[in-house]
Amino acid sequence: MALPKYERLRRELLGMCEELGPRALLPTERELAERFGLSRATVRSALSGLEQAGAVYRVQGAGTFVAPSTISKSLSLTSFSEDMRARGLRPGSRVLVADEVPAGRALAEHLRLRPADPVVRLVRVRLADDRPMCLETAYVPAARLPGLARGDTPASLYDLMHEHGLRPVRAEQVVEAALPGDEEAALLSMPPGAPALRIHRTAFDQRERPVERTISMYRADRYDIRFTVQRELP
Amino acid sequence: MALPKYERLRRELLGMCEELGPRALLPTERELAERFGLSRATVRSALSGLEQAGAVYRVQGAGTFVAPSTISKSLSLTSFSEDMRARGLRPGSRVLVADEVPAGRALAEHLRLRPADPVVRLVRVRLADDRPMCLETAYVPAARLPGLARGDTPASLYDLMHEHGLRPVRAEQVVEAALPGDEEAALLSMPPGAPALRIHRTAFDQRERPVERTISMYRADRYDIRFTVQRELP
DNA sequence: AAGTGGTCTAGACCACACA
DNA sequence: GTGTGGTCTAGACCACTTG
Repeated sequence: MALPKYERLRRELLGMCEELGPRALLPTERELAERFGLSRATVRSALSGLEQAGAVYRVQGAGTFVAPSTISKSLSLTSFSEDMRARGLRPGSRVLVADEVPAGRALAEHLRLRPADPVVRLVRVRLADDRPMCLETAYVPAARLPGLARGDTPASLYDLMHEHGLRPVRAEQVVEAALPGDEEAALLSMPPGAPALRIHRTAFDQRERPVERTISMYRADRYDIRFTVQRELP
Repeated sequence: MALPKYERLRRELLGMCEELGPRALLPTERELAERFGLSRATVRSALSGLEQAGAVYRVQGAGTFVAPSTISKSLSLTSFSEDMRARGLRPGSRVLVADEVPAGRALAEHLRLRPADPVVRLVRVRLADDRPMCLETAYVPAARLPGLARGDTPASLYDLMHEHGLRPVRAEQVVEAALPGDEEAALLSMPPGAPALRIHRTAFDQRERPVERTISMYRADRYDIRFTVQRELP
C-alpha cells in the first residue's frame, strides 16, 4: 500500500471541498466511514489533517464544513521556486557566488557545526518573471553534500539536497524590515531608500538536525508574507 | 472531568520535557499508556499535540524525543499584550481614536459586512516598556459589541471581545516592509526614512466568522517576527 | 429528541531503526 | 531480532447544536 488510507481519503476530500464551495456541509464522519469502508477513527484522521491545513472547520454538534478559502491556508516550508510558482510567477536565478568556506562562529552555531567546518555557499539573485525578486545566500554543511565540486551551480539547491538525503521538514524563520545596502540595492535594481523584507531561515530534517541556513532580502514592493496563525493552549 | 485525559497528559509531558532537556528520549507510548492508565491511542493524541506545537519530534523505530527549543515554537494568535509579555516587555497603550464609523467597502469585505454597517474603531500607539512599539488600528463589527459607548477605551480589546463571546481562534496575516508616513513616524518617534513592518490581520472565530481586523505598523528596529514552518503534502 | 463531532478503549498488524 | 512509532478496526459513551 503506497499511501495510508487516511492520506488517500484526505486527498479525496480535498477535491470534494473544491467542488462543494465555501461553508458547504461535508458528509458526517459516520457516513464517510461507511461510504469508503473505513473506521470512523481513520476518517477522523483524514479530517484532522484537513482541519490542520485550514481546509475545513468542525463544529461540535453541527458538522464539518468547507473553510472559506481566502488567502494561503497556512505557511509552509517551500523553496523559492515553489513559492514563486504558487504566486503565478516564473522563477529564475542568477548565481553570483558558488563556493566552499569555513562556517565561522555564528553560522556554525545555527548549523550545529564547529567554526572551521566547511559549508557550501550559494549566493543568488532570485528572479520572478525575469525581474529581481530577492537576494539569497544559502549555506549547507559541505560534509552532507559529498562530491559537489567547487563552482558547481545546481539548478535547484533543494533538488540537490534531496538527492543527498537532506530532507527539510521544518524551518525556523525570522522576518525583519530592513534597508538594503548600496550593493544589495543595485543587485535588486531597487531605488535607494526603498525598504525590503529580510528573512533568516534555518531548516531541519525529521531528526531535528539543521540542514540549511538561508538569508534572503526581498523587494518589499514585490513580495509579502501571508500565513495563518492559530490560538494555542497554555 | 474538566479537561480531557489527553490534554492533561499533554501538559504533564510538557513539564517532563523541560526537566529532561533537549533531545532526551521520552518513555515509549506503551509505557506512558501503562504508567498513566490510558490507552495507547490517548497517549498518541497527547504526543501529537506536543509534536504539532514543536515540543517533541518522533522517529519511527527509534522513539519520541524532546525538541531542541531554539526560537518560538510556532506562530500563535496572540494579542499585543501577550506578545510583549512573551518577549519580556511591559505592554502599554495610548489611545488616539475610539469611535464608531461605517465599515466602507474594503473593510466590509474583510469582515463580511455591508459597507454601511458600523464598526468600532480603536487607534492606539502601543508601548513596550513605555517606548513606542507600533501603531495599531483595530476594527470590530459594532453589532457584536452591544452596549459599548462611544469614547469607551477598553483596557484590553481582546478581553472586551471575550466578554461578548467573540473568541478568535485563527487569524490570517499579511506582512510587508513599508516606510511610515511623516505622521506615523512622528507618532512612533521614528527617524525619517527608517523602515517598518506592516501587518494586516483578520481574526476568525471557530465558525470562521470574522471578528476583528487590525492593521499594525511596527518599528523595525524593535520588532521582528519569529515562527516555524512545516513541509506540507500536496 | 435526534444527530453531530469529541473522547476513549483494547486490541491488531505493519514499517522502520538499531544492535 | 527486538522494540519503536505508524496505521487501522469496532466498538462505547459524552458534549454539543439544532429542530
